[in-house]
Amino acid sequence: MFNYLEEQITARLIQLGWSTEQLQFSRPKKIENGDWATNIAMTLARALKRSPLQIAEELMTDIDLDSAIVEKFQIVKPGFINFFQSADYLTAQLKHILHARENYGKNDFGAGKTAQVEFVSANPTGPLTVGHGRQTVLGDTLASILTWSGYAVTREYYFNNAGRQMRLLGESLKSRYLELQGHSVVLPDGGYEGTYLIDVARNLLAEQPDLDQNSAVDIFKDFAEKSIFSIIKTTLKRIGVVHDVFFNERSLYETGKIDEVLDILQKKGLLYKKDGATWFKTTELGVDQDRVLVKSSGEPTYRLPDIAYHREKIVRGFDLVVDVFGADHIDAYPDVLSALKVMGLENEHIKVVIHQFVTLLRSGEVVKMSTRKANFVTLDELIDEVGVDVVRYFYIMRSGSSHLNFDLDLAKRQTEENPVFYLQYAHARISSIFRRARERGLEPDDENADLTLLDEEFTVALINEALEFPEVIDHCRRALEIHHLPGYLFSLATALHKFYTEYKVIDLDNPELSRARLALLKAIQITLRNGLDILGISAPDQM
RNA sequence: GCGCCCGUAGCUCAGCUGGAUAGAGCGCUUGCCUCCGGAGCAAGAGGCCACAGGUUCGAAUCCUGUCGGGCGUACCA
Repeated sequence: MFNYLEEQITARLIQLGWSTEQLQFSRPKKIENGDWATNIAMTLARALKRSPLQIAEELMTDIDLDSAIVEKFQIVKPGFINFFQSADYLTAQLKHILHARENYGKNDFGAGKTAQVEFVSANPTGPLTVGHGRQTVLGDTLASILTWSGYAVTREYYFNNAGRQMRLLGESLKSRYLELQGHSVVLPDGGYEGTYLIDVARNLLAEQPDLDQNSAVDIFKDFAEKSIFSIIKTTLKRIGVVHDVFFNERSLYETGKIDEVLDILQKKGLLYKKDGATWFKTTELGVDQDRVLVKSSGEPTYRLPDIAYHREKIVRGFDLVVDVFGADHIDAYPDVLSALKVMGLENEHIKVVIHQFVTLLRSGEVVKMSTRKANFVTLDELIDEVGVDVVRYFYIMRSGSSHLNFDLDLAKRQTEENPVFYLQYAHARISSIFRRARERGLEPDDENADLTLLDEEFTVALINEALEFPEVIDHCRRALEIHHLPGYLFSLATALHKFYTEYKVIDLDNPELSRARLALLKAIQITLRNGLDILGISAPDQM
């Protein structure tokens, strides 16, 4: 309907010689204001120097709208033009849902295009924490939205298994290992204190009992990396996340990509040496201070491989690149993007999604988390407590740009009244009605149901709610924000529950109406299930 | 100091590119199960949308400033 109105009104505007630039439609909040509305008469008022009402009148005279789609329109006080959809349109759309089934809500915006979503990207120094969880679910769901928008999506995990932190990890493991052998040792300064390393050390001791004080740190480092990565991957799998590519930073060195970046920047005259380090003249790119790319020790800072990695993303030819970062990366990505730009690379298709941190509350108090200090709560522990469905929903129900208060006690205690169960209950309730209908000999028959019978108030409201699903998907894709989807599903469930309390679906005295309502419920269930599917939350038939 | 995010009901938060009487959940008060699952529905109380200016037909939304809170501002990642 939206597309149709846009076409028709645009044509009429052109006919009158008026600008189409500001044409937009919205769904009015109040049902008495119709199904779609435009404010074009008001936005044109200034340029045309006429009153909005006059403009609306002239615009809408002699316009010929298809009565199969638009039942009527109204011109209202300040200058809105409100459109009311026809009953035929409603039933046609309902049929569309029933036919589209598991594809309902998909669109072809990204058809033939590729997208890459980089998320999690935690280095293998410890198990994923509650903090990582937000990014994990955010990135995965975003990737699903892109898939539903037609893109061929690559989920990617970028990691670094070299450098100071990893060496520290190796040393920490070595201490734990020697400790198990009965030596009294102290953890290295700033080392990893987490008890998970004791388990890792135990495994290493079982596999290689002959290591000692003189064994190379690398042996421990490699074992730690392997073990911890296995822990991380198990957690990811558990929460329903599968990455297509694990990109090792080291490969950028091995293939000479790091040096290539340095060469290019050198030729552009953007590098200089100071105090034995190589500096990047970011001040010339509008940043307040220059940044170090290669430390005086010869080791690069994280910025250099980041630039090289993003250069690779461009070279690999993705049409859309989405980086999901925590707020602590806020300062790094402008440097990366501007570096790409000075290297002559197009970076408009790289979108950075920054999410704010998760504040973990335990007994009403803020828990400060640090992987090194080991006073963190792991994602696994959280899943143990409340389950995958609740965890996933909790992480994406809020906008990524606002801080998320994760109240552990509440999450554990409140499972009974959690919004997740509200959604799942709506789905299960429909399944239950289907079971009941079959018991009574009413076999759902979408094809032959007379959908024109569905004209009561709350029924129409429910159908309209379901019709918004594709718009919500589109909105999520445009904004790269997914919290609209759980919010939408919640109101869809509300409309369903309201419908349920208002009307009886199974009525053996009125099989025609029953069949129509069963078809409607089928469409609602399809919509709910598709939405939950995107969120990675199960849609149970009974609870 | 500078950069980014946030400030909306008692609490946690929605409010899409400016639109019509600012919404939801939780909590509180009160109704609704002889009937398809009450993990539900309905009603009520509760708001100077942090503050002050500006832009315009119209601002919670855009701009400027102020005040609060968070995260950065490393030769850590």
